[in-house]
Amino acid sequence: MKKIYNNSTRQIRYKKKLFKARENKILDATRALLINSLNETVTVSKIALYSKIGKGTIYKHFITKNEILARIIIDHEKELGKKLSMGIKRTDEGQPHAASRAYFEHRLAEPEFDSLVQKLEKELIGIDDLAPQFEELHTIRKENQITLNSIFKENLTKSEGRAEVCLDYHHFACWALAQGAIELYLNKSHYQVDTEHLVNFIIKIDSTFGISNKYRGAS
Amino acid sequence: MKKIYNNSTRQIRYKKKLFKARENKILDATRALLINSLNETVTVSKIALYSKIGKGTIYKHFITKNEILARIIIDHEKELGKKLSMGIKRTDEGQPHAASRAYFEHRLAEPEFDSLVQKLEKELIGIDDLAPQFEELHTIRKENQITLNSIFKENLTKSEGRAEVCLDYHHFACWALAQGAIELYLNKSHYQVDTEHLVNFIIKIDSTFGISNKYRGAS
Amino acid sequence: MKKIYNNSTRQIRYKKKLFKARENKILDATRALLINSLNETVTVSKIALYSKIGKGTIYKHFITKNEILARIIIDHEKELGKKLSMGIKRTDEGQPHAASRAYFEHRLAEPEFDSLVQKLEKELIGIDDLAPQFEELHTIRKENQITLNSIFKENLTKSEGRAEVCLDYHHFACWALAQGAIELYLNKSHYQVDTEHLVNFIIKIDSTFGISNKYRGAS
Amino acid sequence: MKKIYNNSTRQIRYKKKLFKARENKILDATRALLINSLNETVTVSKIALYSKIGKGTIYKHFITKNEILARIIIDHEKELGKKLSMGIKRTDEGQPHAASRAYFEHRLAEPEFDSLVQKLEKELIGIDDLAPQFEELHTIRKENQITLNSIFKENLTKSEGRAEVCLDYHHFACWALAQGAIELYLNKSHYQVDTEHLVNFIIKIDSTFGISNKYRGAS
DNA sequence: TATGAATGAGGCTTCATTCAT
DNA sequence: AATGAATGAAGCCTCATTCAT
Repeated sequence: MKKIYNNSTRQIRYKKKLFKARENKILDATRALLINSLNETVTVSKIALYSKIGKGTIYKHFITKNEILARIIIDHEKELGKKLSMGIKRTDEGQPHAASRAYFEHRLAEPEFDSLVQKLEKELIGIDDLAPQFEELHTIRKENQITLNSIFKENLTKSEGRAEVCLDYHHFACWALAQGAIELYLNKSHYQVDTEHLVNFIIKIDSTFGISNKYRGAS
Repeated sequence: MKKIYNNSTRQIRYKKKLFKARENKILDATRALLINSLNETVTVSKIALYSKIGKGTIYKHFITKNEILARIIIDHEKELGKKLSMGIKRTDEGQPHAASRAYFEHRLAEPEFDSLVQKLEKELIGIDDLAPQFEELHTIRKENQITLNSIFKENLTKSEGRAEVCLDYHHFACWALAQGAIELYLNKSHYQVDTEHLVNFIIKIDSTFGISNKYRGAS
Repeated sequence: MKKIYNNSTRQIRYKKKLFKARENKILDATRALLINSLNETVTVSKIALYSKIGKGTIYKHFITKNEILARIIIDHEKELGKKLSMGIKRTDEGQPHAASRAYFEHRLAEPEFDSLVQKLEKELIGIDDLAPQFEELHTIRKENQITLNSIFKENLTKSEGRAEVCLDYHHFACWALAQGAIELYLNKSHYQVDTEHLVNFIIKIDSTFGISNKYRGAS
Repeated sequence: MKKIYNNSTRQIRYKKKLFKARENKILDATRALLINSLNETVTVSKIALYSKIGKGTIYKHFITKNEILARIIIDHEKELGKKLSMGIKRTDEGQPHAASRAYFEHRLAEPEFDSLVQKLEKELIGIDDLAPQFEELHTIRKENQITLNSIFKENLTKSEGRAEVCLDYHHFACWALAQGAIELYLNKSHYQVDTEHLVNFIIKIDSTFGISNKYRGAS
């Protein structure tokens, strides 16, 4: 009896594994297509073709094409969360700006992809069926925001108490810089620059952000 | 005889005027639709309906729907150029940060629209038929960049010479902040904030941008 | 000026005519396909192919495939209305059962088609977007019912007053007979019979329907 | 050894029983779904879900979805046969119209379902793979027809011999009434009537059907 | 043997563009 | 010159059936 039990549970586990693997295959294919076919539309057929998974199967995993895209957005935000946590750990271990670096590194690692994700979000917003997904996204984002703020708070208290500067604004400005840096990185119409250099520049700006006395009056 | 000649030129001028007016009608309708139908697609039919111009006629003005969109992007950038020039004039007349303010005010005046334009640009990039339009766009953008840099240069020389900081980076950072501010303004998932306040905050950051000693080491 | 006016109105009329003609083409093609492809599904593509009208054009005339089908149902009921009116005229002119004959002849003229229309109605009922169409259908049907009842009423008053028999029931029974006759006509599983003969049989039954004393107790 | 043999036969019987039970489960689920999802399509997946039997297993019982449906049609007709036989028994025991009542009661017991079955038959007719099923259906139907006719024959001979009226026509008319009554019962577009009352009315009409002198000339 | 995930043909619909009036 | 009806390619999604576990 035990054997049979083992057998069936093993089978179920195996199937679940396969299922999950296929789901990832779909997501990976979609991500790849999104990046590589900047002008062409990413169709479900193409995803099926590229992931070597039947078109119908895709709809076993995702009710809607948009759900795939929403999932990609969410996963990107989740990934950020993980990296922030790891960054905080490293911060506690002595690396001062590890956490905020993690933020920028996550978003700037693949600027094209981050940009794409933003475009997707703009496109999908307002689609009724995606309301729960967006709720999830926003929940995760708020958590990440809180995490980020916790870093700044610590930085601030370490420096000579300037609590009067709204905390959120720092996070916002931080986000704004990343946002801009990405666009910048991608924008083909600017003079060609050493983007790596620029990115470092911006990361450093941010690292010291909110500390300069210059901004005190602004808040 | 002369009268007739006059008549025909007058007529030609009149027709040109009408033609130009219709073109603007189309562009205005498209812009209005883009802003008001954030989730729905903006189709040529809708543009025709909204602008009260026949669909066929639209194709007398623009060979392609994408050409309309490209035109909107270009116009937005051209408008920026005009405002920058006016800003510089005011700067010369004594208002110190008028030019860079003009930059931000242009982009943040209608954040939704600016954001939309960016999305459009991402979508249209890589479409072969639009190559000349993109070239035009990039030309204008470079001019605007030069204009902006000229402001910073002046600011810098007024301050105690820190020429070692790459000029372009300042423009980039400036752009980045605007970019981020727009996204921020639009993003519904952040804690509700007094956006006007925030925007002012960012504009002020930028106004003093590139002057702080903090960034010297970054470049 | 008059010429131009004439020209444009003529043009508009001509276009409307063409438009209407195409609409009929679509409906005719659909009807033909419905009858001739009893097992296969009637797809929009097939309608387009058969009517030699572009698939897209069809959607200029009907918002939905279902709308085409609904229209066919409604047209069938409308046609009945016309024939009933003509029948009543003939009744008034001396042909006693002309009206009720019209009813049966309409429905039994093309039993396959009548049957098909009934199947369609069953399929389409409950589809939300078709609510107005069904309302229209029901309105027409009620009018037809009233028309039919008016005939019976006359018949009844002419005979020795048996007002106690619910009028509607007569119409119902009449309809029931037609309904059954059609099914019968079509049903391939019955012994082969001289259907024309049968149809006449049923029409005659109905003609005398509601007059026999036999049914008095039934009501 | 015998015991083992017994065991295995018992097992086989048990398995056959289970198999049969599953088959019924499938059919019952399908019937239930057909009735309850008037507008939505009844898919094999839904049948599997509702019957709590794996989709694959269903295809162990029926080669085709259509086969399930055909089976439902046939079963409905078989059931009618049983009820007719019982009716005849009761007729012989003194209840004069028991048999023809049985006919109507069978079909009007669940008008929705009877109507559905008819729609199904229309849809499935002409599908090649279902030829044997339809043959079976027609065989059963003929038997039922003969049964019904036997009743009428008896009635007729009891009355003053009107053999000249084609027997089949009576059966047909009877069927026609049932058919019509069902449609009537279901049709939402008629004035609201006391349907129970109406059904009784029709049953009574039929009970006396074929006896009235009125119809003699019709044949 | 029972299962249910995978499959892909085929359905409906949209929309940029053309063309006859 | 202006119009808008016609067009059909292309997209998303459903569902009967197969097949590996």
